[in-house]
Amino acid sequence: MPTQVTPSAFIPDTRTRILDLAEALLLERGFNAFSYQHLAKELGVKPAAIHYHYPSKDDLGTALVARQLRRLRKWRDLPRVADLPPARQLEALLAVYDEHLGHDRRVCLFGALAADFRTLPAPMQAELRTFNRELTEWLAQVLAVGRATGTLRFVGSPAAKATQVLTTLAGALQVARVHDETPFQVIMGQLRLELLVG
Amino acid sequence: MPTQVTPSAFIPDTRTRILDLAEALLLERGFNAFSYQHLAKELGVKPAAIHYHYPSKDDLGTALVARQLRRLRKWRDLPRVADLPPARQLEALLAVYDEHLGHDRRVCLFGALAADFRTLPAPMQAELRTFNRELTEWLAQVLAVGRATGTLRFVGSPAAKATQVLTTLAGALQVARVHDETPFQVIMGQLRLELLVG
DNA sequence: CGACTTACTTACTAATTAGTAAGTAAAATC
DNA sequence: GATTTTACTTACTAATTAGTAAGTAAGTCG
Repeated sequence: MPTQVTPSAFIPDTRTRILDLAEALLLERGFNAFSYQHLAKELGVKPAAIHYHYPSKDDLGTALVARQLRRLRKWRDLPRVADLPPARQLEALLAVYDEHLGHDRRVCLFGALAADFRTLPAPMQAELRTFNRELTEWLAQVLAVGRATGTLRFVGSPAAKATQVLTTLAGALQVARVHDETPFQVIMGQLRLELLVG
Repeated sequence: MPTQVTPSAFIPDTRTRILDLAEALLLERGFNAFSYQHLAKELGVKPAAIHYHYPSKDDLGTALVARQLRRLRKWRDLPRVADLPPARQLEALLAVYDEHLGHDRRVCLFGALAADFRTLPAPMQAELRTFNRELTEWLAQVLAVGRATGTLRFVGSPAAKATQVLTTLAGALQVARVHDETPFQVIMGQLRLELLVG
């Protein structure tokens, strides 16, 4: 078993560096906007090294979405998130999208892949569906509790509102990409205005 | 000047057929998911014929967005749209997105291009920005009049609400692509529930 | 009729793509 | 210390890409 000693200046292994770079390029430029050659050049390795870790681009893409799904589950179950009151949980979610914006206006994973969805390998499609479903279920629960406890307000079912809000958030990052940060901030303000009580 | 006689079985000229096919492929599979070879094969011409009409893919893409902008302006100014009361104008807008859904779940132009925006040629970016800006301005006006006349309701500014609603609609078509028509219908229901009075 | 224009095709190039097969140096394991 | 495994590199292929240049047949026009 190889021992992962964490050095003070932590440099992840190549496998992770590939995934990190691919993710950055995916969220900044789109899935078809990078090749194994791009990744290799930027990482200072040969393209075949990428194929060694991720035999095909399908494998790489699937690993990318799978990791994001793991992150979602981890984040959602974090005490500092799970133990928050609903309104704060919603704020925590909005903060994640704010981070994306701050990170060179990256879109979210969903927004990056939705348009090209039909060209994606089946396992990647499946992972993305699961990701979106679990996130929506989580938000629906947050909204339900928030309305029951009087800290959040909305009409309609929590599930419907959750679907709508997440769709809006994904779209908001796309609009920021096309214009500037203004419409994103406008949409965030509108969501807060509508959802938060008082 | 060549006379365009409209035959009973109207077949557009090659120039238009290229644009139509490119648009269909763009909205169904994404901008990078088709090549001049694909277009040529499906149209029964050689790739160079496409280059004759649209020298580069950038030209083709720009023509695509430019046409959509012309369509928006035409639609918006149509008597059967411009003369409607605000609530009906909103319904007319929603009907357009419904049509997209019915058309093999095509995303809207904005949703198709937003993720890859940074990889698009500058003229295409500019046209898309104008497209989105004009559509948002139109909807903001509709919402403003609708609220003033008591047929539409929302909190916040008409401009902010228009940005939010259009972003949600673009996103709704993407979600339909990833899952099925259900979340789209859910979101549409939610929007109607929130915006329409009575 | 003759010149010109339109709408192509044929034939090509140079670059890039994903992916493979074989070799290798170092590290881990027995 | 020998063997195996890990993490690559070198060298390659076959396919696809956007794009170009030159030729051509049919129609338009003065």
